[in-house]
Amino acid sequence: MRQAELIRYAILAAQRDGNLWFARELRARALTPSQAEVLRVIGDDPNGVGLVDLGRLLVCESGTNPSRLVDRLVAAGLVQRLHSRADRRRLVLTLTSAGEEAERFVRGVEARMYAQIDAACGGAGGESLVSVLLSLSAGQSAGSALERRLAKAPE
Amino acid sequence: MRQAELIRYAILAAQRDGNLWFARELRARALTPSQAEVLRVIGDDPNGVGLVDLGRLLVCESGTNPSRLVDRLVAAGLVQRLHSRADRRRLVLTLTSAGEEAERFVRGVEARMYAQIDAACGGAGGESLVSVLLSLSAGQSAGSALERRLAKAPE
DNA sequence: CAACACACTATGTCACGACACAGATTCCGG
DNA sequence: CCGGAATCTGTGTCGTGACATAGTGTGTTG
Repeated sequence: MRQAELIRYAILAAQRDGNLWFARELRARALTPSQAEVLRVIGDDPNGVGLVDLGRLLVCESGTNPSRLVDRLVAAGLVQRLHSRADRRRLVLTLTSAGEEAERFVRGVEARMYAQIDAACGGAGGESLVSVLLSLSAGQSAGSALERRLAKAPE
Repeated sequence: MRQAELIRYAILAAQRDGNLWFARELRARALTPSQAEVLRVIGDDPNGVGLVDLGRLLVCESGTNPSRLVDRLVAAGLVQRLHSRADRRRLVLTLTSAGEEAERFVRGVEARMYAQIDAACGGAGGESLVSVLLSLSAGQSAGSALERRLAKAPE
């Protein structure tokens, strides 16, 4: 198998197995990985975000807008959907107190995941790994979402 | 953003944008990335494979068995589903001639994708990238599927 | 102010992808 | 040989994830 093919499948395998682990950890609170990302993005912005803003910041979703993803979080009582007074087309999404509690749970699961990633990196090699991976998605849908996330939360 | 988190999202973004590109290229033949992987795995084994065998070799699917994935390829006339004479529980999946033609198309698209990956790697860094990524999925569902693929097609 | 381009959200459709379970067939211990 | 365990395929269900389109609200230009 040529190296590029191995890289392709290794990325796919790492993403899929990581997602499986994350999903199993989140199941205790009946959350999914995508829902967890939404909670984190909404929780990171104290002013609340609209659906298009949210879609532009989600790496897990390159489609138009995440209406239905948010629907389930609203139904679960974790997210509040308010119509903006200034622009009645816009929604403003904020976390409820149950949503803030769920976000803290997500942060805890993520911390365990990041410890595993640190261990796999073995201290070194992380920088070149990141630079190659970022160049693979640079300027594209998910890559741009990640760039916007980095611009909002630097360092 | 800490490095482990960046690695996590960079993997997700690379996988998603790569999959999007692949899906758009395959749309000309009404194929999806998962279907393309099935065609390649079946085509690589001249003896045909069963559903469980196929599932164990697919990186894109860690579930039980890919019945419905194969269903669509059979409906499209690309895969032939024969009941094994020796074990009537088992199926033997082989490509039809249209399936072989589709597999050649998939190979062509993959070749263009791998050229892009080679360019992004810039000649170096590929080996450490692969070793970190593989360690992230080692022994798990998708990682094991990839290991089995490598065992079948060495070098 | 009227018409029209534009922005934002919602929804219909299709194909995964994970989980659980059902039904058929083979294998194996006694 | 026989009955249960193991294996294999099929299916029901739910939540994405991508694409297309509809419908409502805004604002801009004449």
